Amino acid sequence: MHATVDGETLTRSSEDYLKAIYRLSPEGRPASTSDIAHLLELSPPSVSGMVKRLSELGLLEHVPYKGVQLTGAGRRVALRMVRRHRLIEAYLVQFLGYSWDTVHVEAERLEHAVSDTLVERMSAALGHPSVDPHGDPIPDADGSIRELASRALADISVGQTVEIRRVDDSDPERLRYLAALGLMPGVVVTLRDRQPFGGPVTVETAGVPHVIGAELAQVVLCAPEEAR
Amino acid sequence: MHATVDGETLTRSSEDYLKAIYRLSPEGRPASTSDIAHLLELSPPSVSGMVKRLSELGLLEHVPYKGVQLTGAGRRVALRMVRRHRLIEAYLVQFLGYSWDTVHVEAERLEHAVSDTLVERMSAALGHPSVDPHGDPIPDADGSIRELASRALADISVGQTVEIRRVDDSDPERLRYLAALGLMPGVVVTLRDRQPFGGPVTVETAGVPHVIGAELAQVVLCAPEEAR
DNA sequence: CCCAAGTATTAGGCAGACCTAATACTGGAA
DNA sequence: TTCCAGTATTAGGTCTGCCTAATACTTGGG
Repeated sequence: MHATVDGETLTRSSEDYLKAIYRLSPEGRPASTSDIAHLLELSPPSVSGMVKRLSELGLLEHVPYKGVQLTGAGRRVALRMVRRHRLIEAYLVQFLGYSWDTVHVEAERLEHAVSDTLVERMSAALGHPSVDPHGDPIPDADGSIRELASRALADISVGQTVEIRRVDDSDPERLRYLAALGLMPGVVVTLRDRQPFGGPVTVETAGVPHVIGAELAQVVLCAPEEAR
Repeated sequence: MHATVDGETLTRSSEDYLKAIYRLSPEGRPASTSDIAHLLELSPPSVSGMVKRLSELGLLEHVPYKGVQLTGAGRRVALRMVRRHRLIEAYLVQFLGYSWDTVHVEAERLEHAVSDTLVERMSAALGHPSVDPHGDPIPDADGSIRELASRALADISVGQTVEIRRVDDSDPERLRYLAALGLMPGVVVTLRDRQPFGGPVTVETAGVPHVIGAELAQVVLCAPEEAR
């Protein structure tokens, strides 16, 4: 079922808005109407309208012409959706042969349809994982989430050996490319070279060197091998 | 994704209507507005309205004041939904610990959200089953469905031994009761006694006799052990 | 053969969720 | 400080999908 507020069922759309606003306000800073519109591929007036409805439901606070912030209740719903999304992704990859570049689209629809029971059973079948296939942390059922500290591959010193922890999942094409190179969470890489002025970096994994552009190196997040 | 007609996506509601009409017209006999309304728990005018839209899409034929029949396209959509529903049920029971009385509700929402790809992967994971946990046949991906011949437990002769093939899944309470008695598809039972005038029947399974009412015996369908 | 009961449809409304066009605000540059 | 560019909101419209109330069929019994 959908999330509820005072026993009222939220629509798929509402859930998507709350998730989008959560994504756009990492530190609780207000999100702008047009950013939301852009992310959800809707017109700004549509967003204004929905924002009004959602703030009447107490899910967010809206200061006209200023921006939108989630309330506690709104953030709970958003985190619930994030949890669902990431667990579904993990489940589909683990048990149904999905690749990490195709799983996002499927999860995007399923997250609105699964029950809490199903989500928890998938979590149990996976052994209650803490991250999804892209390394994104999965919030607890109670809504707590732990972002793990990491640095972009682009910022690692030459010679250092690190473990890939997380990869931006917004572009399937990019994910496919990274998978082909074997650059995915859990893989240990050593930085062999970095060209100046935003030039390419050379990383070595399993003895094989790969040269990747600076832009790509920016979305591959790493941490020292030991920390977990 | 949802079923499409000429590239147009059908809504969840449309899919539910088509499935309901399929259920209500076993031999292609027209279904009445009020039967549809009753099954979907909607008002008759709502049904009239939707019927109009769906017949404009070429999914069904409507003779006002007479009834509604699926077209070929409409039946294809309906069978696709039935396939999804039953495969989802089978998957959830097999892999995620669902019981056959709780699985229906979950499948009812998921059937609108899963992609064809996911359905086929679930089918493959199950070894392409031909029936769901209640013994209902699963249509092929191409839309062909084979109803297996069976007789109600209420109509078996005393002394005969048969295999349970299928159980009506519309009442979770009843399913739970039958499961408690061990009366489920695949189980072999021998009819020991039947009281006249719609009285109870006594069946024996694994050496244990159970007395069940005539109404219940009517929805438990059986076939000779060998046929499959 | 006509009428009442039952069933179906039309009329008219409402909420959600979207759109485009028009208007209102805000903040920075001249 | 005024104006303009950009951003946000309001106005007004559409479509889906539901509702209730009113009207129109159909049909079996008298």
